[in-house]
Amino acid sequence: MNDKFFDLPKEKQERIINAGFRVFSRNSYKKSPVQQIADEAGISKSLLFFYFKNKKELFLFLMKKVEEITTQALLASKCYEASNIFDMMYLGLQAKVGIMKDYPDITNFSVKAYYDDDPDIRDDVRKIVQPYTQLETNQSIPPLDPKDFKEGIDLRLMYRDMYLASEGYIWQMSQTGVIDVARILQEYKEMIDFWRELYARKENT
Amino acid sequence: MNDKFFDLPKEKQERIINAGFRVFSRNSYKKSPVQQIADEAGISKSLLFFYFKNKKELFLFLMKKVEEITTQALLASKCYEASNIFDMMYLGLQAKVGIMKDYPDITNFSVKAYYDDDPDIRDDVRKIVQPYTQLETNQSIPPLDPKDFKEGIDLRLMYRDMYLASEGYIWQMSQTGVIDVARILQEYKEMIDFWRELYARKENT
DNA sequence: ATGGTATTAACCGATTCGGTCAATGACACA
DNA sequence: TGTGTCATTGACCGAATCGGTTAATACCAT
Repeated sequence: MNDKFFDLPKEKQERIINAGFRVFSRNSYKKSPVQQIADEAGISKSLLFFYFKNKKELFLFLMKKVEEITTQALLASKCYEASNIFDMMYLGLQAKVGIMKDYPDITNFSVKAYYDDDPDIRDDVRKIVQPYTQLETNQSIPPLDPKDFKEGIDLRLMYRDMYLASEGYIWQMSQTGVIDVARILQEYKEMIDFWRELYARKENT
Repeated sequence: MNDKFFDLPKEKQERIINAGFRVFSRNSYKKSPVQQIADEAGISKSLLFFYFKNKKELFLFLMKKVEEITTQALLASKCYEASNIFDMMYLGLQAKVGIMKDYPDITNFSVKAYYDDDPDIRDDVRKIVQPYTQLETNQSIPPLDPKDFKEGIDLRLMYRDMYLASEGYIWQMSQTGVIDVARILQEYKEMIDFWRELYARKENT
């Protein structure tokens, strides 16, 4: 790709990136016209081909951009340093909501790209996604110390409950399109506090 | 449309319907080729145009089919007659899983169709979906009697928790594609029993 | 004016699309 | 075997769309 892309004003770069996320998230790779990306970015198709030598390069650039954005945001959120599972989940979702405010279609884009089996891109996508797959805040249960929680709670099911509800949250958000960060975070905080009250052991010395 | 479609063996009808769900769920209406639907259904494009006079008619037929399938399945599940919220949610999800076994792409299809704003179909889609939108097992909280649940539980948040987790469940399912009904229902039953233990008042006379 | 850079309109060959239609296959009955 | 009926298809069409190129233009500092 042409490095002059990075000399563009940040705002224009992001307009192009978001246009790419948006168009590629609505159709498969093959069925996503470069022309439409250019239109939504407010530039000409020729200019897009000036910065990216072809459609594939643009697509893979966006793919890598997803990885960069998410890893950086999760790191900055300090969710990995949280002292308990509730803060951890809140910070994690806070980071994701922040991302989706700046890049509303990034979630749908990455899901779509991941499952696209077009031979033109399939292998390259796998290669980019692979190291990133394991790291992600995942369905795998983090280490939980039973003495932090009320007695008799099945920690496996507790975590599954919270994990699935969070996924449901993000999914709803990615569908409706409207992302009111403040409202969403306040609602999610209610949810987290509800869980904390429900699950956490209080009489902690 | 040509009524002879309904004279076809049920299995062939369903093959065509599922092919339609699948193709239309992966791309927008405009970008979904009729040829591909015919291929996945194992028939010729000409035959598809024999049963449906054009692409739009086929699409709207599928749209109505979604409504028919879901309302009928939810009714048959008797989830509306359940005596408590836990049974109700279980029966509801059981019905949806059953649907997704027979029609793996129906969820993604209906979501995609709902948000497709192609002027060729937009208005007709709204017209079909409208009466169906209100009925659906929704985010709106069903009437819950506080004396059925443990004291101090915020019923609004309790329901939101369960609702979102269920949505998360369905979303995960619709993505992975593999639908192992038995395993999923057993896992969900675990989840429901966990909630019942957590939320329901036990010392019921 | 001049020179360099960012940006575009116009264009191209190839492909794909929705839709049509004449031809073929399958099967029943004579 | 001949014939009629009906389901099904291959081949085709004009129009539209696609990715990508290129020569020309707009912009701006000197």
